[in-house]
Parts: sequence; structure tokens; C-alpha cells
Amino acid sequence: MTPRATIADVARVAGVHPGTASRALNRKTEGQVNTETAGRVRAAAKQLGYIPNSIARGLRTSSSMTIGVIIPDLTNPIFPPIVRGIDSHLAPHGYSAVIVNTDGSDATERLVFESLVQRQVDGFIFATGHSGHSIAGEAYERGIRAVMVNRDSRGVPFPAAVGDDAHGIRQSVEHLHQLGHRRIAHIAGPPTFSTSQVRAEAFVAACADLRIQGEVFRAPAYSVEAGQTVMDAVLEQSGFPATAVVAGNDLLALGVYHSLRMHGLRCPDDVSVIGFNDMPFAGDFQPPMTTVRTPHFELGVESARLLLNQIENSVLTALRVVLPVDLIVRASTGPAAENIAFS
Amino acid sequence: MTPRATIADVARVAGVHPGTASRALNRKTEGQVNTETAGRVRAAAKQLGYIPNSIARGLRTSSSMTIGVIIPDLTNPIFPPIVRGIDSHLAPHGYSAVIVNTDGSDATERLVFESLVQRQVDGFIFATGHSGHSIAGEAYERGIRAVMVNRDSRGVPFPAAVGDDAHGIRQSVEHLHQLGHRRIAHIAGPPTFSTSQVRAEAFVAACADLRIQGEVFRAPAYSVEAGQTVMDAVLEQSGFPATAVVAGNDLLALGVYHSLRMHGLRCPDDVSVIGFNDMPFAGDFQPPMTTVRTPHFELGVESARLLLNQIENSVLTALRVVLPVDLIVRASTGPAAENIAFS
DNA sequence: CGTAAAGCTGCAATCGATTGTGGCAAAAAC
DNA sequence: GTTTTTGCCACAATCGATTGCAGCTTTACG
Repeated sequence: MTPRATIADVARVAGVHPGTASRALNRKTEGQVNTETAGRVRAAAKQLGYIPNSIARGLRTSSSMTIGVIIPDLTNPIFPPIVRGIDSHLAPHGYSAVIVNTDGSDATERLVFESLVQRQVDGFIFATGHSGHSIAGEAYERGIRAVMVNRDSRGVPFPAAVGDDAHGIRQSVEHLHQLGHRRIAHIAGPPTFSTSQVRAEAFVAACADLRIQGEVFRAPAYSVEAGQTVMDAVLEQSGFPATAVVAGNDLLALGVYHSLRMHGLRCPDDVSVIGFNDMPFAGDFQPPMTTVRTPHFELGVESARLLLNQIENSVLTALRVVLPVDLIVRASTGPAAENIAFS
Repeated sequence: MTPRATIADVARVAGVHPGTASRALNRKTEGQVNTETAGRVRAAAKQLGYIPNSIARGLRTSSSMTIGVIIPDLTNPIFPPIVRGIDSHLAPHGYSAVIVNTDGSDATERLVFESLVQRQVDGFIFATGHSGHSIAGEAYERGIRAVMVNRDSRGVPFPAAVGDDAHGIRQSVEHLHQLGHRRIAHIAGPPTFSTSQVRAEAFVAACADLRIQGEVFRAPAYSVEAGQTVMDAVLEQSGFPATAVVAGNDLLALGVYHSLRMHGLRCPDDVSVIGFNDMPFAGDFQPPMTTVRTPHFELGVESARLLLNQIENSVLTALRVVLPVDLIVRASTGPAAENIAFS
């Protein structure tokens, strides 16, 4: 219940001026003070259990040592690893991350953004895929530092850390091709996400290269429900007799699983399915999912590194770092079925 | 690039003193200023795009409007829902959460704790299960406000929001009993977690009540690997011919799945398995998992509510809120097998 | 020995907002 | 008509740390 010791208390005990005490306690300035004096100050600080008030420091130095991380939904399993990667790079540098969700809503994105600039965060990491009139552009105009992770920065010149999505899709299509599939459906995410675009484009390009029939269907969201709904439509209405589907991400693929099951079709016997991301436990699904592994943790690390470089050294080390991805073959893909029952 | 407007700027434009501007802009004090004047101030604020510097405010009011949330590992799928629940209650009240991971390490727990008190967080939410010489006791002695979520507060008089674990276990055992199981193994989590204790105790109590054989085995961690290792031992060395296992949580149950598969045993045909938590996608596993649903989101909400009550009203509304749980029966449980192959 | 340079440390301003106190003027009370 | 009350606002202190500047002492050097 005793009030925390301030630097003035430390100075008094050490018999020096608060300014001197401050210098003695800071790495950057401790060279300016006599070694013996500095020792006395440190001793006093330890004795009093002095903990610097970072709010006061922040006021003076106009930095809060916190980074705002804006994600659509922490419940989406790809984000926890990203967040951990971010944190693992931030913490050793003395920064903390405050994570906020937008639920995909543009309005709450703006809301939390404002709330965070009010908090004087030193920078932002955007993991939201929204590409429309997102706040990124506004942030840039306000001179706010930021980076993107797992998405591209559509026009806004912020650095970005992304996976090599195009290559992952290409691998997926080739894998299916080798298994004999010649008619493949792609269930793409919402067009507002930059990832949806590049994956869809890579898909059509790969199909063209291999001279196989590829059709893309757009899901309204990256969710299990959306995947199921779209797959229902593919099966019931599209008239496209696909023997395999490459989904925009694992959630959509899971929705495809559900739809298949509802239609009495088996995976991979009747239809092969490939996901994207290799989310945690993807290997425990029924069947274990073939999917493209994206290094989410490392993506987080890289994005944090990009941001901190920008903040502390005021330099852009890179405008874009792309990390390799890998196709993980499990049990949701198999030889193309001869004929499949369409309604 | 123009420096942000301060309250002094607003005051100048509105032709009033900064103190007056401050009062005009704050809900609690706007009654102290003339309505017409307040309007002028608000207009000026809007015109300048004034955003209060919450660091400066925090220095004066000695509150940061942030809450520290300490969890073992964000990657564990039960925590994202809890965090979202916390956030959903905090945000409308103007608070932000800063989430840190400890990786179960006592040392880093202490580290992040210190880092957060230095950040002047207004309170803590502990989701770490560690019960030994945790920092909770120290926090209490320092007069720091905190609550526990998903764990009990062993001796430390902090409020806690928990699920009715004992009841969940009882339901599980009864469910198995009805299916004809008479020899059940319980794979408990590490004894340092309060949840492990109450679940294990509830298990032996339930078995005693129903007069069936129950044996408990301890896992060194709440992880898939630990679950597999322990189940391996149960099958190969224990000599306990269980026809069913109730796992301490879903991760352990997943490990049991793996072990079973490795031993050529099928679930639920040979051995029934029940998890705990109903983590996301538990219904998509192979087989879909029977498990106890814990309302994690609501647990987060309740813990945040408990903490905010303590902070803002300085009252303890409750020392302990326990939320109901439910057994979700899926496909990992079935009638007891006649005889099961043990090595 | 004198002067210049270097090394330390104290002083005070500063970051941007909040808030107790006091003063002035208008309204109310007598 | 005078006094008291009330309403509104200005003033200035304050939160706790950082930092440019100046002054003092000590060392170095010619």
C-alpha cells in the first residue's frame, strides 16, 4: 500500500539530483555519469524497489513502447501463431503488443484504430485483409508507421510480410494433376482480401499451364459455413463435375468436408480436397487434411522486425518479405474418381 | 505530419483556458461549464481533429486504462475465446487488454508481470494455471488488483471465474457408465493446475458413486504429446484394461486418439474417449469428439466484469462465479467393448 | 603555472492533460 | 439596496520522468 518509489526518491537516497539519477539508470546515458555515482544510484534504486513509471517516460519521450495489432478475429486459428511470432520479436525489444479484433467490420476497425492512436501506440501491424477503403491509407497520410502481415498492401506503401501463396496454389494444382484430376474447383475467399486475389489468379494460371479445367467460385467469407454453402452450390447447381477442390483456406476446406458429407460423398474417394494454411490440428480432421503450410509464426516475427526497423532506425529494410510455403500431403487427396454423382 | 493538436490548441481556438476545455470535454465534468461554452469547445475540438493524449492523462490520473492478461500459450485453442470475451467486455468501458504468454515458464511469467506493472496496467487477469509460488500472491501483497479465469485462486483472495468442472466430469463418467463401461482411465493434467485437481477428484468421486473401477494417470502437461505418451503407458504397462478414458482436456484426448491409432485400436469401437473444453473444431476430429463444453467466451466476460467492478467501484461483486458446463456427445464414445487387446 | 578541454552533475523546462482554489459577475434572497 | 448565493471560468500546481544547458571541478597540455 506504500506508494511506489519515484526517481526523486531514488535521487534523494543516493544523494544526487533526479536528473542525474535518470541518466544513471538509462543505458544510453549512463556513460554521462561517474561510474561510482551510477553504482550508488543503482543501489538506491534496488533498495527502494524502484520501477520507472513508463507513463511519465512515455509522456516525455512521446513513445508508449506498445504496438497495435489489428486482426479480424483471434478465434481464427491462423492468428494466434502470428500473434505469438509478433510478440516473440517485440518483447526482447521492450515493446508490448495490444491485440484488437475487428470481426471483419469496417466500422469497428476504424473504432479500434482510433482508440489505439489515442493510446499513442508507436506503430501498427495490420492483419486485416480488408482492402477497400481501409484505414491503412489514412494511417499513411497521418504519418503513422505500420506494416502488413499475411496480406498485401494494396497501393499503400507499407512494408508487408507474406507467404508465397501463388507457389502454394501451384503446388496444390500440380499435386492434383499428378493424381489424375482434370476438373478442379477453386473456392476463393472474399475479393476484398488480397490473399483471395493472388490465390485465385495463381489457380487459373496453374490450370492453364497444365491444360486442365479450373473453375473458381467465390465465398462471401473465410469461414466453415461459407465453405459449406458454396460447396453445396457447386454440387447442386454449378453443373461443374469437379473431382477435386482447392479451397482458399482450411476453414473453407472444412466447410467442403461438411458439404460432401451431407451429400453422401466421401473424401478423398469421391472428391479430393486441399486446404490452405495448415492450421493447427489440420492433421486431426476427418480425413487428415492435405493443405499448404504457411509459416505463420515466422510471418509474425518478420512483420514485427519490419516495423521495429522502421521505428527505431527509421529505415525500411525491405518493402516486402515473402516466406516459402509447403504442400503438406495428408489424406484428403487421392486418385481422381471415375465418375461422381451430381444431382 | 503536422503535430497532433493538444488541448491547449483547442482552448485557444475556442477562446477559453485549457482547464476549461478539459472540463468541457469530459463527461464527468462537463456540467461545470456553461452549455454554450462547452459547445464552442467541442466544435473547436472537432475542427482540429483533437485526440486526447491518453499518456498525459494517464500520468495525471495514474491509470492507463489497460489490463494485463497473462496466459500460458495463446496457441492453446481454449484461450482465444477467453481473450475475446475479455476484450468484448473491456472495450466498451474504454479499456484495452495487453496479452502476454508465459509458455508455462515461471521465470517468464515473472518477467512479463514486472513488465506490465511497469506499464502501469490497472489490473491483471491471470489465466495461468500454475499454482506453486506464482506471482498472484506477490501481486496481492503489492495491492495490485487482479482476477483469475479458468482456474482457482489457491489461497490468494482474488476473485475467479471458472466452469463447473466437477459437474462436467461427473456427466462424463455417468455417460460412460450408461454405455456399459466399468473400467475407466482418467488422464489428468499436471498437478500444478488447479483444474487438474478438481477434475481428478471429481472423477474418483463419480467412479466411487457408480461403483466402477477408475484409475487416474497424470500427464506432465496439457498437450497432445503428453496425452499420447501417457496413453501409450496405460496400454503397454499399466495392466489396467480400460474400455474408456476421460481425458483432462481435449488436447490430451487428441493424444489418446493418436496412441490408439498407433496401437491399432479404434475409437470408439475398442476404446471410448471423452475430452474436456470442446475446443474449436473438436467436432471435426476423427472421430468427432465427445467432450465437455466450457463457456470460454463467457468466462472471459465474467472475469473482466469482476475486475472492472473491483477497479471502478472498488467493490467485490463476487469472489467466485462458476458457469455451467455441458457434455456434448459426439462419436468418440460408444458401447463398452467386450474385451480389448492389451499387450 | 596558466589555460583549454573534458568529465560530471545540478538546474529548470518540458511533455499534455487534470483538478483544487479563488475570483468575478450575475442572480437570488432579504 | 445590500448581502449572499450560485454559476462559470482562469490560474497554477501537479503527475514522474527526460534532457538541453550551464556551471563546477578535475585533468591535460603547452
